[in-house]
Amino acid sequence: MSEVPALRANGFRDTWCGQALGDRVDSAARVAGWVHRRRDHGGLIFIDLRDRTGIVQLVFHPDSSGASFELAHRLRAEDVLSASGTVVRRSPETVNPDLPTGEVELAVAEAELLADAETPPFQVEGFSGEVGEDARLRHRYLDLRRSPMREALVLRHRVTAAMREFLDREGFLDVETPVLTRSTPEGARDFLVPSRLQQGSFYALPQSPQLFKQLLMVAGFERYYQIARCFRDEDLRADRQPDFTQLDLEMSFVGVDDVIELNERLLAHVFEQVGGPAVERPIERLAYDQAMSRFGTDRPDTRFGLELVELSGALAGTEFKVFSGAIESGGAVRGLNAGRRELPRSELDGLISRAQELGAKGLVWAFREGDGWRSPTAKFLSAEELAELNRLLGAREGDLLLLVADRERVANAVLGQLRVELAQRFGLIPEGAHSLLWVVDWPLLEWNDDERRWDPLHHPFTAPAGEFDPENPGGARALAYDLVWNGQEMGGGSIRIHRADVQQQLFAALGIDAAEAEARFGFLLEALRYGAPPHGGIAYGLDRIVQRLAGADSIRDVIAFPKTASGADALTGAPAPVGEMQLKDLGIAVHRHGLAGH
RNA sequence: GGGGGCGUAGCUCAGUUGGUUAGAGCGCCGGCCUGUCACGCCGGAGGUCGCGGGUUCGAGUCCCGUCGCUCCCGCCA
Repeated sequence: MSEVPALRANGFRDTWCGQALGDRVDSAARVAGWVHRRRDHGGLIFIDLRDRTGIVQLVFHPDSSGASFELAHRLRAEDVLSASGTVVRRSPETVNPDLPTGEVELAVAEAELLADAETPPFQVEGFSGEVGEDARLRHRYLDLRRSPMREALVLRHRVTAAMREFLDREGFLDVETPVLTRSTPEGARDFLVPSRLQQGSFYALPQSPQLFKQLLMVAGFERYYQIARCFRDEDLRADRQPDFTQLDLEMSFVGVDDVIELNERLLAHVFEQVGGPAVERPIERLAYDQAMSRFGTDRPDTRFGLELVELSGALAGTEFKVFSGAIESGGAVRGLNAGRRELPRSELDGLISRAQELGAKGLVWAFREGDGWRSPTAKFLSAEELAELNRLLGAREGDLLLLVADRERVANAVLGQLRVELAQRFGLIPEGAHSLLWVVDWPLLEWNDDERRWDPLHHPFTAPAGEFDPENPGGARALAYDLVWNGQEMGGGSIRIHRADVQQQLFAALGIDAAEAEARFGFLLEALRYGAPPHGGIAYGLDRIVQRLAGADSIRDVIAFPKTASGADALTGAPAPVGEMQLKDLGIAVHRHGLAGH
């Protein structure tokens, strides 16, 4: 924790426990907090008292502490105490160098028990290993007393404070947008809220404030931001919660470079304020196509090599049906060189399983041996093919080579993911390294084979680069950009469509006909007809940014009250059944086997 | 929806091939202790082995089901 906030003295305390107090030696002080630890020597009792700022040692003497000596004997962990006495400099041999306040202690004259505490279900400042997450979440208010959680939430505050400070200085206005709204279709499932006044109709909780911030641009606010709670009813992950927080911002009269330039300064400021990694400006930009071909993903981690290699050309005439089949059906053979590794057969089999789990039909592994391969696949390939593959992959003796033959998209996705997992496993990521980059030049649309239609890669309000050609939707590029930090997407944004006719063209390309567009987005199309400025912006996953800055494994560790993997709040028990009366008010009928509308 | 891991004392975990009375550390309770700071020493309490069923002479251990937590795939920026 950095600074100790100013404190106005009252009957409970006149200073913080974490204050060094060197300037108050021999004078009176009063502190309040929780009993962190008690060391009862019979004739002398030490209490470590903890508040938000830190710990100070209280000393109770039988002679000078009066009745409070008896009280100190009865104190237990997490009791709440106010104590007054004299600040005393410790003798040199009793100084505790591990404690910021370790040169002094409070010789207690009087103490008052403000609240006693039951024995906590886990040690608040334990030292015997990590506590299970169940227990922590069920008693989150105790978990939050522990320093890692407290520090994480302090960091989170400092991040948002730095964001607000920067954006305020740059002329951004913090405007709130509704939580009860109509769904903005970004692909995810909506959380729905039944309307009592219009029974049978539902609000949706926002997946993002996307449309409202565009309307604010039409309204002439020019620069908007909001630290906005967003909701998506999808399965959880270590980096995904059903409700989460975005830093959302939007600007008018800007192009891609303007938005990126401002955001680079924003990031540099925030990271600098909280002691994050230095941001070198300009931040590297990587084209989407490059990201996919070199790293197999749209969020590459460039802290290490193991780049993917295109091998189809070398295998054009191969006899090996796994390879030739993939190439002939329009797919590709791609590979990576994992370096010189000794892996037992069982682990190679594990790689194959993982590749299959990720969607590949299989995985070819090989070790370069002489001019050829040691591999079950070697016998299917000619000496020329093996030599060429070795050359393309830069294989040296003993190097482990991994190849996937599939549709290009699958081959990329599988090898891209294996690349990351292998780097972690082999320790290829340099300590302290970080990779921050923009992925730019995105395709505007991608073909959805299941639904036989074009889907937006970002969302349907993203502006195309140049004129949109409805005859060639797949060729359109988007004025979009994602910020990727160490292989994780931290934020994404775009320049938006600000012309109603272009927006209508896009809806049409997405298979949304005029009537449906009018029904769902009529308010947006209408707004765009009343003088919409060119505009664009970005949204960051605040939880992810703080997680990364905190070095936490999960965004749950930087959220005060997160949900468990089943979407439950272990503390309050949400979601929970509600009474019949409540449902009746909403016009939701209760049937024996559950709920139904009417 | 699917796959993996885990579930034993308040917490973290051990528990052999299925075998007698289920253990450890921390915490908790009691006693002693005037310089500790992970205080120390002595003693003690504490268990529906997640839950339900099955196999067996016998189940913490094996089988089936189920619930919870977690990681991953699908899904989701």
